[in-house]
Amino acid sequence: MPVGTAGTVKAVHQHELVNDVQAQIILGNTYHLYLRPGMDILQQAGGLHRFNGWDRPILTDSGGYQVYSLSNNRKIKEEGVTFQSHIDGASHFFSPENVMDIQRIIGADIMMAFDECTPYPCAYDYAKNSMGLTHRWLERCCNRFDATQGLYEYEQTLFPIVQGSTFPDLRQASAEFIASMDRPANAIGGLSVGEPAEEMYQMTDLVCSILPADKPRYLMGVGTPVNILECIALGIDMFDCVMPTRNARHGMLYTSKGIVNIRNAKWKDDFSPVDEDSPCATSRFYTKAYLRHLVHSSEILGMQIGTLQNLSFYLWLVGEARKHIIEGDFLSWKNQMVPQLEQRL
RNA sequence: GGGGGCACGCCGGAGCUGGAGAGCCGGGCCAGACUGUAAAUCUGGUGCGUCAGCUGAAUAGGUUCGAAUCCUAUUGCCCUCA
Repeated sequence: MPVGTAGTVKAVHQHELVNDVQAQIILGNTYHLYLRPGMDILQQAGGLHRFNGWDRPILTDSGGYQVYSLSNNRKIKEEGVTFQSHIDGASHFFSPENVMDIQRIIGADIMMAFDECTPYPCAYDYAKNSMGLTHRWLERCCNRFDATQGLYEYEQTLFPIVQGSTFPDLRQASAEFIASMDRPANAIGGLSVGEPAEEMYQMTDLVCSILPADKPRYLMGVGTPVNILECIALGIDMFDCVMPTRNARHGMLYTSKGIVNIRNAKWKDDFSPVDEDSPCATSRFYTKAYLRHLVHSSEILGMQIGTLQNLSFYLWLVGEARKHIIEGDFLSWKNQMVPQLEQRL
């Protein structure tokens, strides 16, 4: 579906909706499960539980993204991937099997398959071979997962991951293979790695047309507020991304009126709230001028306030998306929101 | 009062046995980037200009083909002795 044009909102409508948008901090990294239509499906499947009194699920990634992001420090083989630590040079071996074991130990409600996230651009042959490897690793992940049990008093869920770079035939083949594994939910990886947004949307659209509509679809690594709304329209139920937190630390704030670079001189004497419409009391309390001062002073509090702003905004945004899905006017709402969200303030 | 040292651009530092520089390093400042997090990170810019150039190393002289650099005086600051 072309960006910003009307279309049908796909499978998300078919899901019943859960109450709370979920976010959980795991091992120092923040994972955000923004939109949860469909999470009830997970609960029905026995995949979502309370963990040690926490009322939010834990999601752990497998290290597949590090195969991509730490490409200078690793070697890929059929058996698995050897990483060299940037801290002490020690080597660490990740395999589909030990990654399942690790995620069992952590106790994540949602465990991710071990895959290779291909870079962009990517040669066709490389993407094809890599996809084959990811599929073989997936079978090994499933075998290990199915042969083991959770270490705690609840079940865990394994999400397989579609790859295939930006090649439609590979994406189709991968989506079909992933769907055939018949897991409670499915993930789409290998996108938002530098390709144009339009290409990301095309691949998402294609894959969503193949992954079953009655199971949550999780688009890994996406994205900007606009990306999220566009991909919800394509049928995505779950997202995670570093953008709200990393960009907050770097002074970029997302608000319902647009994007603010709080470092900019224009906010020096602006004593209006960081985001007067924010559901987050912190963002309504502190002023732009003060937040800018904190950031310029390298006060860690500036990063904290920015992070609260962005996370609360993202959660608000998907909460609104869910409301409008329920009310049946998601697309018109989305098309009205997108220009605002893109605006630089 | 004696002795010693220092002085440039928003700030600090270095360069100073003569071969300039609108230069170097760091900071600040002004912008930009960031998409399944190694990274509170990275990148660019930061005298004036009508884009030809112009001004410029505390101030004023001197030596020299040539001075940020050497000499003299002045001003200001720092250290030290009394």
